[in-house]
Amino acid sequence: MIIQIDFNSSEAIYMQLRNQIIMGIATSALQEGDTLPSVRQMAESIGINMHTVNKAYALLQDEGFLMIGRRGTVIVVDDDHDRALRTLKEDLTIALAKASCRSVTRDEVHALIDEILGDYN
Amino acid sequence: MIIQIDFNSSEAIYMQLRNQIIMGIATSALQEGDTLPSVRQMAESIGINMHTVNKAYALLQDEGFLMIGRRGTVIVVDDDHDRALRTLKEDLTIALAKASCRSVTRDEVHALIDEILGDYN
DNA sequence: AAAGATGTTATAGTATATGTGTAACATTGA
DNA sequence: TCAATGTTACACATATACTATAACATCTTT
Repeated sequence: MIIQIDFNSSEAIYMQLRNQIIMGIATSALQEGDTLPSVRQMAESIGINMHTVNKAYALLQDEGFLMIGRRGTVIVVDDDHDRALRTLKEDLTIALAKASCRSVTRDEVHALIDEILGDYN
Repeated sequence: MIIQIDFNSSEAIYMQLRNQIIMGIATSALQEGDTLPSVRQMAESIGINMHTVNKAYALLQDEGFLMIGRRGTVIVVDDDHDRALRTLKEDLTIALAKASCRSVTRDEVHALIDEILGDYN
């Protein structure tokens, strides 16, 4: 799993790391049961502080994407389907409002969804 | 246009204000040509500082939802369709990755899209 | 002409968020 | 025993968010 951090980005480092791990799971680069490097190893390999990695891991655990134990940090995706749908709806609300203001059609959104989802699995 | 700010939220006040104005446009509570209260009036009416309102207005202008002039702040939605689609794709990427990890199906996403879009226009 | 409202800019202060550095602890595995 | 693990605790620096006050030029209204 290759992590690439943009230190000039306004996006927080721990968020960039979180997002890339989520993308890794979505694209099957990371699979259920796979282990992530320890916080110290990951921090070393990408040149950031241990605590920053810890923050990303803790967030991913809260969000239900992995389990942190002393035997390692393992990808375990939570299967709470209702939670997934609720989270998705929250994430989509403003994004779709912006698009709707600008006359993006229902069909265009559906096409874009299919295009993006095609990159996953 | 009634604005409701949650001061206990972790979301920045200027972002809550921005989002509610976008939602107002999406639901036609605000229409093209409508004017928003001046930064001082808006700040007064919701009990926050002038600069916080100014930040939200400036952001909305950058994003192409209104025009700020000395005659007032007017709703003018930018019609750059490509920009709208590019922004939407960026907004959807991580949200859909999270959903995809959790086995949310293509059809479920489409249904959710239709449900949300139904509240707009 | 005078007064008031507008957006804008400047300065300053406080609080929170982010990232780093160092250290220590208990637990686990080699 | 030794090394690596997650975790916690400080401390420090910087950036962001919000507030407060003031001033400015421009415009509208009186």
